[in-house]
Amino acid sequence: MVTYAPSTLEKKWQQQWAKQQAEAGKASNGVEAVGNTVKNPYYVLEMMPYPSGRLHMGHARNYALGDLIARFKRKQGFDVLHPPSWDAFGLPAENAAIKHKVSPKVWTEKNIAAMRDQLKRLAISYDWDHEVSTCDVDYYAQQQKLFLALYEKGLVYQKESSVNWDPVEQTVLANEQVVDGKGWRSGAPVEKKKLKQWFFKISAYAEELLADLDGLTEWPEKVRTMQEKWIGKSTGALIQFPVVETDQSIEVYTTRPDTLFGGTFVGLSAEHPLAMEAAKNKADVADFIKKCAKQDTSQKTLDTMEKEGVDTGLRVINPFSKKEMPVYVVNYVLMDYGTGAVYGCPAHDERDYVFARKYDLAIQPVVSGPEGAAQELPYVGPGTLINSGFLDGLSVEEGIKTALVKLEDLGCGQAQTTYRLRDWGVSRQRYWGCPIPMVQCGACGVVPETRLPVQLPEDVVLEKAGNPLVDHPSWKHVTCPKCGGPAVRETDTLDTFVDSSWYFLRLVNPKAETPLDAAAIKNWLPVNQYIGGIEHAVMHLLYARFMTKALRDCGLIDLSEPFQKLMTQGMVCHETYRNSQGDWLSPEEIETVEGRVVEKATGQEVQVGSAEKMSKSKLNVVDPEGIINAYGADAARLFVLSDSPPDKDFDWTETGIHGAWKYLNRLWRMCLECGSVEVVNADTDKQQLSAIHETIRDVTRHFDQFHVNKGIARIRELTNQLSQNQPEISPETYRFGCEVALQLLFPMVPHMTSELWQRLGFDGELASVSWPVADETMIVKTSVCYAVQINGKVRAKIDVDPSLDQELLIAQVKDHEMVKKHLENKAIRKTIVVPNKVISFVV
RNA sequence: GCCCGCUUGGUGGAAUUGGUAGACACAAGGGACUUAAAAUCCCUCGGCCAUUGCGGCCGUGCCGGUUCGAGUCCGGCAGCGGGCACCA
Repeated sequence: MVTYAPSTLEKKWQQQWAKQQAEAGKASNGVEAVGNTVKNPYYVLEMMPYPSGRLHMGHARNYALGDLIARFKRKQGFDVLHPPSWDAFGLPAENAAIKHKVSPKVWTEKNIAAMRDQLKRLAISYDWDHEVSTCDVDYYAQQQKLFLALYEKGLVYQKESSVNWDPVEQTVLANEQVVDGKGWRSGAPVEKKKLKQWFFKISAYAEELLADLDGLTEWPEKVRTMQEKWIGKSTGALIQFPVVETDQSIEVYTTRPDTLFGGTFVGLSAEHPLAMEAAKNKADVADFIKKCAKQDTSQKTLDTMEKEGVDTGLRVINPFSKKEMPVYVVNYVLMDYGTGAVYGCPAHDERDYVFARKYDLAIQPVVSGPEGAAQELPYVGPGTLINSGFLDGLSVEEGIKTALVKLEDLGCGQAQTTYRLRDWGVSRQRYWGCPIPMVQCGACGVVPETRLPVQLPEDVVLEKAGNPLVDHPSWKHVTCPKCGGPAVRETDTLDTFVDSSWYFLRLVNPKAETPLDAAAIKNWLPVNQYIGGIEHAVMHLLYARFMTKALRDCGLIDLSEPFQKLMTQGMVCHETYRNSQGDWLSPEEIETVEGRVVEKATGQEVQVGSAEKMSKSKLNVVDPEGIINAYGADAARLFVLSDSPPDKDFDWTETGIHGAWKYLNRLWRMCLECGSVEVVNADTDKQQLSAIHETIRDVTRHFDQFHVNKGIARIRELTNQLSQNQPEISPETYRFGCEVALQLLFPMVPHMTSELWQRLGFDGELASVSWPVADETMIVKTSVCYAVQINGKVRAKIDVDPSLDQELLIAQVKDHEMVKKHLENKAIRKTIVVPNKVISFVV
């Protein structure tokens, strides 16, 4: 018999598919090339990857999953669009450019070429003629047009906003480039710097983004919850506190106006106008404000740092208690949120409590928890209001309503709905991104650049500090599109999240002259199945939803939600290795000798760490290349799909891939040797046929629900049964079983199943055979197993005829020896029958 | 710190709506075949006790609750992971 040789076999099929695509204008696996309008569209898309250089197993899993769906849906008769794309702008290219002295463009394009080859070796059935790379001018020129459309619509504006500034490198740092408050390369303490930056008005869509979450029924619940919390709708009150001895007031927003009687101080952001004013007269306030400027801008830092403040000397009047409250400048309130000021109620807020204890401020309890509940401060639970004048005795909820009415009566507060969601800052002071098509003209001010595209210059110096676009000798100097006078280009580029917030619209017709082909979009969108990492649950997915709605309101598309069904997959992990010096070792540098794991080079024992997310720093990355060479793409694909559910993390193990390899070999032999039949047992044959149809039904259902690992387990059960029953079933049934197994495995294992299909004598390709449909009438059950419980404990398992009626069933069960023994001398108080599952006696 | 998840044998994981915990695999151990190894095939495989066979007790991160019955529902706790607005 011919042995299974994946290397030659996979090459043969890949060449054949590539030839078909080239000759007949077909997609990579014998399917018609997709047009802009089709009858039965199905759009499957994986989140666009960053082209880091090499595919790793995490990518392989992502694409194998997408490809499974693409092939499965094609076989079910859909016209499938499955386009590849590259999220090609971004920081890593600039870092690589500095480190290796290559241009970001060359580095990125080389990476894309390498990864494209690897995807082809994995036989991912992409529509390569739809490929898009965000750093191609063809793509970002279209994005510039969209930017202008949003600008015209009033959804783009400029405002001052803080960035992390590295005073040594004279450059803006990303949050990940700030380590312990210092620049990662310079080590200099990071400062906050105010810059005028571009923003998208996502806050205008807060309500719609929130409301439409309800319609996303095919998204994971957890993703919808995370977005809901991120948008953070709250209803509360704006309260004006009059400042003593002035005609000014400080406005704060709170969701708890009911606790206003417990309010004992006001906290101002260091950037609040009144704080700035106070700094003029008080040196300690000025110093404190300076100190606040030296912290990075991340939320995590804000929440976890020591809460500090300085008394401004200002006093405000509490409108309810009429008491004077001190005003502090504090380091935990940001000017960008709300009004840049809060009032502190130490008795009922964790953060205010800590702050009040530290500065010895008054703590006034105003909520009493229910009887028996712990009353330790700060108390944040429900309860009854106390020490609160006209609010006394009310519940927290009633108190909020009553306090609001009173505030409005007093003329010092109003009800207000607010959102946590902030406008999307899209300015980046970096080279490797999409230029923002705006110019600054001395005469006309800010003017949209209509002479598109604004192309990135290639002759830039990246090693120098600062943004190369600012330092470029000529690039930024242009004429004003409006008056023709001298003007200066915007040197900020767009956040790469902008690139990925509309690519799914472009991909349906990436060569269109307008950014968006409305007809093609109408035909294909929404994306039927979107697949990507859970780490994108909020930001990318929210930006994409916003952009879709914004472009709709610009009149460019007729679509409100881009992704119908979302699948979030887990990470790929691998165990880690360290030698006695504590250096990380890669999986290739170690081997197992007599049960001990040792370093190949030295023979010394290696410390094996737990499986962690594959990362370059820990060297626990497995490149699919070696795996494909050793076992073939089919085995690699099968393994990454077979063991864990797609939405969970996945541990890569050497032994695991070996198991997939062994299974493919077994299947190969099974299909090629139909074997001799000794005695055909009609009953067994019938049961086997039933099992085949049951498998078709179950696998189809599992794949539909993305339970790929369960589907594969069912296929393995089928082939296990077939080979076990082979001596007793007819050759026709055996062969039918093998054919079904090949059809079901095709989406994961396309090369080998295609080859075997051909070797079984079929003329056409397996790729063009429809997905099998289970014949329910063939599924027969001859017996059903009941578990018998007595007082909740399983005491026996009994096989019975499924057609047996309940009375006879109970009688038969009671007659069972074990059951008799346990029921002896006991009165049955209750009998519960769960059809086809359990009979429970309570005695 | 805040938000969202996750936790089942030595390992990855199964277990429609609360109804037989451990499907399907991996690893390990034993056996067959072989001069030998690999490959292949067969058997065992949660723990403890009993063992001639039948069986019994415990067990789904920890503590408690609801129920005839809880991996699944509720309350509390711990550990791990993701996100936190300039990594993508």
